[in-house]
Amino acid sequence: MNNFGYVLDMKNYSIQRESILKTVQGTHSHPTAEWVFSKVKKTLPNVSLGTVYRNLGLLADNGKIQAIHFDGVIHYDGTMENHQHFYCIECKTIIDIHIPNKSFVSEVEQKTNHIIANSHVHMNGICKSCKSK
Amino acid sequence: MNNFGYVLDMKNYSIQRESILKTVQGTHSHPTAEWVFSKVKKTLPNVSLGTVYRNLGLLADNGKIQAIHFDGVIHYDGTMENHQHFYCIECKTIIDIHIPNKSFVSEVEQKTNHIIANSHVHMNGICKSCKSK
DNA sequence: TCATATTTAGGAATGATTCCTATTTTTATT
DNA sequence: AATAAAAATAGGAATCATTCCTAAATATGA
Repeated sequence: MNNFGYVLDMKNYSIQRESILKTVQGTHSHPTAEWVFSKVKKTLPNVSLGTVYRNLGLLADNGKIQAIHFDGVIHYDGTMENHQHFYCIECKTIIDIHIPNKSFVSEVEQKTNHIIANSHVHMNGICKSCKSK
Repeated sequence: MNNFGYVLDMKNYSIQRESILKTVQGTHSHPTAEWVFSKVKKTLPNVSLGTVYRNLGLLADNGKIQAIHFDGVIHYDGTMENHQHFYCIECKTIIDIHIPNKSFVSEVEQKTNHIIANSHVHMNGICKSCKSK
């Protein structure tokens, strides 16, 4: 058993995968594959973009990181705890919102009879600091 | 003034634009540009895909329809009233949820001091009818 | 009808992501 | 430590949704 406890297709350890995981976990900036690629390249200059994409996908599939789609681009998030996102249309920043939306989700489950596996609130607007300018 | 009351770049009437708007407004299936294209082509065989994309974008910018990003693909929604979306991972259907999430939004606004212009809840799970199989 | 502004058709270009394959690395076994 | 099988990688080609470009067509207002 490797030190990640991988399942499914992630059977072997690789330094690339470890670096990609650590890079996503080490930021709150909701990076794209391209950004992760540029970071990982600093310690592993020969890493390929395809490897970054493949591993980000695998890590998300295996519940190690989250994939969030923003305007047609995949962003990754190392925080697995359920939380929401606010996008500032002014400074183009994605801000984490750690406020639960549980009552809404259970209201929907109750009224619709669908099973909700996961949910995500995506908010757009003007952030606190842009507002005060 | 044309019969749509367009603003911004939508200055002139065109039969293509009208057909595209009516097509989106005439379904609850959250269509993609490609789907709208195939529908519009039935009455306007020479319509081009670029025209469909351009008009869907303009109509969304002008508040006539909504653009929703699902897994990196833009879907359009003719219902402008605020509502949420549930995606069934079994039958791959997008289902409208007409339950307001207002209290959550105002809680976030109050606690964070951001201005929330709009918000959207994206839920994934298994729908009622798939559940009962 | 005329002059101007707007829109279109058609196709090329873009950009994020996925796919392909020969080579390299990891792992399990001896 | 040597070896064979399995898994992962590098590098680049392919894909696919979307945007951009331009000459021709259409709509508008006078």
